[in-house]
Amino acid sequence: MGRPKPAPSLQDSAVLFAALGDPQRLRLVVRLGEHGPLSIAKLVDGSHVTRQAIRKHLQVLSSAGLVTNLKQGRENLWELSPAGLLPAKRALDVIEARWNTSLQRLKALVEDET
Amino acid sequence: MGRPKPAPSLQDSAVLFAALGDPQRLRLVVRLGEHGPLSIAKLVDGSHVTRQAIRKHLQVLSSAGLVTNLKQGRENLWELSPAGLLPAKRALDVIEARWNTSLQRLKALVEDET
DNA sequence: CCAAAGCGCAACCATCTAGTTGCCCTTTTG
DNA sequence: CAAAAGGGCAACTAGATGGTTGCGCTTTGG
Repeated sequence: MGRPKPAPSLQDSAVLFAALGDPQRLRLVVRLGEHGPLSIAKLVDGSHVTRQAIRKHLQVLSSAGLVTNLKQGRENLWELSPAGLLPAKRALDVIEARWNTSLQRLKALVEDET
Repeated sequence: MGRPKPAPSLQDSAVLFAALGDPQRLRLVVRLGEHGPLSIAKLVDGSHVTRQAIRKHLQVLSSAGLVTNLKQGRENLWELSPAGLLPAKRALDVIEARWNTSLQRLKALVEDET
């Protein structure tokens, strides 16, 4: 247990955010979140793009660690990966933490000059 | 007070995430967070790209509502906008909420079959 | 068994985008 | 005042990206 923790670099976070930075993919994430594991076919109707387009988006989401797939016979079910958005949230927290620190420095400065 | 609230659609979130979805921009955000308001010139050294590249990235970040700029004489200072990452965090929360709901449904199902 | 459902792979296309260079304008400063 | 600092605007380029079509493979079901 307690493996060292890869300490997610900004690069990784960028990949994550980039994956979320497309309306189509965002829609896929939402749909998968709401209606559980879905096959590509199911995802296609309800979306006005091709099966291949959907597939590519799923690949991107998969590379970002946001979804996983499970082949079942002729179907390939996709679902949100359990760890999911946590890395993204953590990245935002890290950035925001430094942010707030600097804002406090600024505030302190201002109040100092009163 | 209490303006209706535009209810940020997925589209808006996509723009936000897309803005964060680039390593260079992410670095800019971090630097601005750590070292307060900075001019483009300051941002340029410390980054191995052109002034114009930096400028474009700042435009993107600005369009996403992540940074604001303040012209001061011949300098143009950029800083993280106070509201900042909040919309992004909220978007993640919204998505994750539905996610967890579906995970609970799943869990309930599994436990039901025990 | 064979047609249809469900996908994967590959090639291709148009557009977006990150980055560059060149030019010119304004503000500071020696 | 003239040089230098800081930066905006425009045009351009190479590569990434979202999307498509075509083909062939496996699994399912009547």
